[in-house]
Amino acid sequence: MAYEIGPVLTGLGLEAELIAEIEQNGKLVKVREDMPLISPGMRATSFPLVMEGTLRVMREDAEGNEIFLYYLTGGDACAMSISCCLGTQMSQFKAVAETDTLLWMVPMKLVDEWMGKYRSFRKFVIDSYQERFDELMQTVDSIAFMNMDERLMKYLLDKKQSSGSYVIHKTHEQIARELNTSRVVVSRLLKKLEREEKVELFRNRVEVM
DNA sequence: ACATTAAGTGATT
DNA sequence: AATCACTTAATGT
Repeated sequence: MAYEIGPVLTGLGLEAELIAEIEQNGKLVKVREDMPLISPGMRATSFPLVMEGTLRVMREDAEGNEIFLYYLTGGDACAMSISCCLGTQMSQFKAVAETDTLLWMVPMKLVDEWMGKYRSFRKFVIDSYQERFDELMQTVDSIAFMNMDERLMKYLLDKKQSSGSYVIHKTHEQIARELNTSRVVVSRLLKKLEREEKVELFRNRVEVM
């Protein structure tokens, strides 16, 4: 029957009354691994709260080139989606399920309402926005100031952190796409990281030491 | 056994 | 760091 959102939302500093409202007005959505949640040009109508699993958020151009921005995991909200709905903005992002994911979707209209009604919710949204913004700036820095080998390492560590596992199930080709570089470059740099004993390489799999 | 996909590498720009 | 060209290794049919 009803999915229990309590365990995930507890500890975020939201009052019980608000959690009850979220529980009452939202609905559970399952997104299968590799299925997109939103793409550039679409309009977000619901505010997504990640319950389980992780979402990969990236930027994508018209030719389908993409670049990884950050992950959203349990308890995270994509505050960026608010500007995309309450404003006139279309989505500037693409979000894809990195693993099978459970989301609690709340109508944007209520999000607007709750921001006025609950201090805790306003803080939650602003904090969440701040966190995404910080991660975004980190990514900007990595692209602007870091060499590809440092970016690769950052990518691997981000992935390790979000998944809670040092085993990364991706091909060099997939990693290259997310960093917007070529497979050959990724293979070479991974090989170098392996010689430095920072990773171990297998087919379809990279293990971070 | 053969085809396909993933990964490794030298050479060139 | 990107691209080409080629090799080797692993996996699917």
